[in-house]
Amino acid sequence: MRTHFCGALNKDNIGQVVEICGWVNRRRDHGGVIFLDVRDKRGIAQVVINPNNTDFALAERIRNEFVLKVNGSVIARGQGLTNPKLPSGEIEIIAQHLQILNPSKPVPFQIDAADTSEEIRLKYRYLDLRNNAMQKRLKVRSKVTHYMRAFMDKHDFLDIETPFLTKATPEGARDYLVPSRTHLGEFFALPQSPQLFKQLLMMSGFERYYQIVRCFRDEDLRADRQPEFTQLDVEASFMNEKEIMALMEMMIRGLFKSVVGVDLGDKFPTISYAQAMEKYGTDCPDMRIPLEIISIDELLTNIEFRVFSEPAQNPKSRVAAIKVPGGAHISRKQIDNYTKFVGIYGAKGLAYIKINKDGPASPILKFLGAEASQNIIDKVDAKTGDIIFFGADKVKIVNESLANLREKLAQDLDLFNQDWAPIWVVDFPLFEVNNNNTLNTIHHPFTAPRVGIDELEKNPTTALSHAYDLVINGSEVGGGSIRIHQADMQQKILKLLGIDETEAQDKFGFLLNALEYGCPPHGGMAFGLDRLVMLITNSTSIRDVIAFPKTQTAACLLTDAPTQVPKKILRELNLEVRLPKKD
RNA sequence: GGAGCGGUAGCUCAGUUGGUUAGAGUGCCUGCCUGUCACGCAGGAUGUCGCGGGUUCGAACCCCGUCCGCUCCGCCA
Repeated sequence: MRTHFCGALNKDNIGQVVEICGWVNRRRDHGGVIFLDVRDKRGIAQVVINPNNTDFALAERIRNEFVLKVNGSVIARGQGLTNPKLPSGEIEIIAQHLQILNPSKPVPFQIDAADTSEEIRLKYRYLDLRNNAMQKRLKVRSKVTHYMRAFMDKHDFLDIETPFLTKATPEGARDYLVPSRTHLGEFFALPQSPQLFKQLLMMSGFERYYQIVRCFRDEDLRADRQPEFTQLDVEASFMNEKEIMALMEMMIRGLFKSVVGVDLGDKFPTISYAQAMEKYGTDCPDMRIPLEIISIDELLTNIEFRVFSEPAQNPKSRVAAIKVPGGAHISRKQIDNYTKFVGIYGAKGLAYIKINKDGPASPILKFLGAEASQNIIDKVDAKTGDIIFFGADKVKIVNESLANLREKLAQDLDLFNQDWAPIWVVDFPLFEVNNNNTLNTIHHPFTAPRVGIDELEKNPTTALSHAYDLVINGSEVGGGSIRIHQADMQQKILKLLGIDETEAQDKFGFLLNALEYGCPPHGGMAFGLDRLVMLITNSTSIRDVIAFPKTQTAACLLTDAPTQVPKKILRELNLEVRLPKKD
């Protein structure tokens, strides 16, 4: 149907007779001569229709987004007529023959407009996807998945599909449910991840498995969270933590090099979970930011100022500081904004000390006293022109507010000192303690502890796990662990989680049974494909790297899903819809 | 469940202290135009001011409720 792509035409094609197909990006009708910018997946070329053309009358009817086939010869543009903004700007096509393959109604928004609201873009997603930025991002996504498949295949991993219609899991995120017609009153769940299936594949002896697979979690959405998202899911037998991490690191490094030409360096640094929480207040620190959180509890246990001394004395609380070099110029108004900002995370205030030329200045100086103030300034090594921010509260509140403040300060003051900063986070605790004193796994219930059963029994809360996360620029792009491969250990973990033997058999019986038939040591990792592509394409929203995403209320503006279904279909499933009463 | 921001022409937005006929740019339509590339010039058409109530002589504007979009908290093993 065509001989060339619009966007691929250049000086080399001068003199050739070509046939192109595409959409009218813009028309410029001069009455005598008509210019059409014709767009295909490769780009744009200018088509010229002269008044003596037999199809001139046809050309006058052409509007934006009409689909055309154009026959013509490629000529060099005259002097002063070139367009440096277009890769094809040195040439144009003198049309000989025009064909309208399909007209178009006036489109609701200009395809190349950058300011169309997201609501309109999502409603007409098929038009929005014609936009060059969206085309580019989805091309990157395709390149990423292609690289992953090639890498995994090269390293002897088998692509094996796992079920979408599967068993509801008691823990973790809310499941999406699918009613069963053949088992009335019973439901499938869509997988939150293929975790147990990939472990079973290890027990089946495949040794190396991967899958680029959709996962489903019925939780509230965020700028980087969709209810259905894609993972590169990986599992291997007879590989230890170090070996898996090294292989996955090789893949990520090669992927960045191959897809965007970025060199991530030879060896990613590693930080322990405890260190990450101490220095950055989060388990996914953005290492591009040269700011650290510094604990100052021990300087403040004996002062009068109870806002600081009480949390300093309480082991469940923390007093910590962030020093911002050169930050003393931050205005009172801006500090008020930051105070409001940390309030989101539960902080009751945001104390600060500015180091001015004439000495420290702060509303809390008189409460701290000269000695404590100086101790703090010495400890964080503050110089004239710096500002120190403080957090003093429960550990969780201090960590979350200062971690987020650190990132906000970096954005506002442009403190990033490198483009890419990958880091492995390791030595995660196995459990976290809930408010009601029950235990929750930090990774998932199948993660192997670093201790034996007896030690685990004695001190479950201090046990570390064989889990590891890969964080790039503060974004958790992947995580994994060595799994439990002994039935008794698996049973012990479930028990510690408050799942008794009956329930364990009911929910995980198939896994517990399988573990008893010669399960190899195994482990793996999963990467969030969407977040990885977000990073690589520098996108601020996960919706920008998904062709047909959901809105914040988990709806599709294009198809209008979800919708009610006919009563007849519900009857077949023996389901009845009861909406909450409204008063 | 909660906090914040937004919803006015096809699109992007303005709209003063509540005041009589709701605007701009762009797109669309018509006419003119042979070198533009966000073409230009002239003219024209286009409104459920998200929706429902209330206050008022009078509401795009104030109040209450509700829906939708975005960001965040909770939630996301």
